[in-house]
Amino acid sequence: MKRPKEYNTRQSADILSCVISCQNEFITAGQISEHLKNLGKNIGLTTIYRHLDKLESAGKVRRYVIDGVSCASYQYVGGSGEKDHLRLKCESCGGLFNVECDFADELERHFAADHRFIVNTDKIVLYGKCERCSVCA
Amino acid sequence: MKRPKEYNTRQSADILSCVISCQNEFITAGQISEHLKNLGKNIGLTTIYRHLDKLESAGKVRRYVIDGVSCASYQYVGGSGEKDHLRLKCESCGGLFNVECDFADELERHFAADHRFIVNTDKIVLYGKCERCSVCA
DNA sequence: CTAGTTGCAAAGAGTTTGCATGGCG
DNA sequence: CGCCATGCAAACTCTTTGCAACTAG
Repeated sequence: MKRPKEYNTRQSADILSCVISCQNEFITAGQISEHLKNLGKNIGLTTIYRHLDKLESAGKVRRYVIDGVSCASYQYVGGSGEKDHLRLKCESCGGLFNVECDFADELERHFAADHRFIVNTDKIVLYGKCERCSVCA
Repeated sequence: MKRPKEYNTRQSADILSCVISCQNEFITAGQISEHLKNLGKNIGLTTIYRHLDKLESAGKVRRYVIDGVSCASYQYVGGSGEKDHLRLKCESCGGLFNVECDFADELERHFAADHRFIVNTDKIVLYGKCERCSVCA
């Protein structure tokens, strides 16, 4: 139950600032690698994956497996107390949108009351068609 | 736009009856392979994937990418007109439950009205904690 | 016969692990 | 210095593709 102390390294700082700068975006390990490469900072993919795991355990980052995206997407959500977002994924254009919405609370209540299931609203991803795509369809 | 005619083969029949027999269950390509192997019917994984693709295009099967399951899950949903189900995935026990619920309609209305997003209710998967796990927690 | 089907082998894509080296504290 | 961190290469898992042999109609 004891956790090993962690060192502050160039890599851990770079990775953290990268995910923070992409807040409200979804980013993959590979994209982080490229972002950093563009800044002249080459960090091994292995290291990125390992730090994302740690950040996820620490609750600073969330990991999503999204249909239609071949690899895992990560999102920085700050340390805590972040306002819940719902994620909407457009199946036509591939866009991924965050919406803040009180409906999440309603949804949570419904499933708790009627289905005895405690929904983790942090992880909700809904699929469908965004405004632009439904107009052009 | 023309579709090639399809042959009826032993494999296509076996795969279809396998997914039908697992109705209301989620099953992976590998599991189908094992099920069939237990029946003395060895079918190449490649073939299974190809038929699942066809069945999905035909609307007979749905494909889900579920967090915590390393590979795609499939579910038979019949030809058409199936009642929508919501899927609830328990993050504690790993259980995956189908619930029939009118809340899906409400959800669809809300996002259409307030967010101009047409939710595909067929694909909803909610994560959280099932009754048993929240009691024992 | 002809065109769709099968399944092995191999390629791919994303992620994880092993291990020797590097660097924080 | 001890121990964690790093990153390359290799292993792994799931899925797709290439291709020659096969078979339903």
